[in-house]
Amino acid sequence: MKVLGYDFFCRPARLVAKELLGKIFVRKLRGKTFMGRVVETEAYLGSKDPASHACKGLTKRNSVMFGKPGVSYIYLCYGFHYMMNVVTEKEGVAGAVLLRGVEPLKGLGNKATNGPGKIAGAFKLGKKDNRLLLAKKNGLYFAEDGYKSFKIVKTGRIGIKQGQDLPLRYYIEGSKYVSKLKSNY
DNA sequence: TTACCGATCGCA
DNA sequence: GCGATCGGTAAA
Repeated sequence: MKVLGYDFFCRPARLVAKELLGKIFVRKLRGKTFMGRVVETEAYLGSKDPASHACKGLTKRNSVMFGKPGVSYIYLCYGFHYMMNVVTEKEGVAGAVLLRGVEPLKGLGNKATNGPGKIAGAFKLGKKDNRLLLAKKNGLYFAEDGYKSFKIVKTGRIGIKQGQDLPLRYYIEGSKYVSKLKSNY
């Protein structure tokens, strides 16, 4: 399996969000390996995107979104849930892709992974994992295994109050592991 | 230093 | 439908 690196993430967020579908998210921690197939993502942009943390310019929290692509951006939301993002775009341009749904492949038992908070929980991601370069040596990365027999659906984003109309959410049609939030699409 | 509130989830 | 509960951010 080929590990996705700098070149993959150094592109527009919407493109990375779309192409990350079907890829494998790998996390190694204390000898255990967690793996899941990405089935749902959302892109977050910079100043143009009212829902993005980066829309109001650079701050301490979102500075990683302006940094090097292929780095994790994990933060606590609502005081309970961590969200796993990957930084995209070249250095200096804000952009990230949020992982919203994953199909369990290995090491996840019966844990639900159909939602951003659940994914972080199942993969044991926390603030320690923020700003980590996604690479094999860090035990946190995405890999490509040639899986591509699926249909991609593009819709407005969900779970946010600003910029919902922007069609930046992508998911694999028919997957059981796409997140289900309120009146879904 | 304080007040506000959010890219959520699970239970009623 | 609602409450849980934390940390970043802006205002004072």
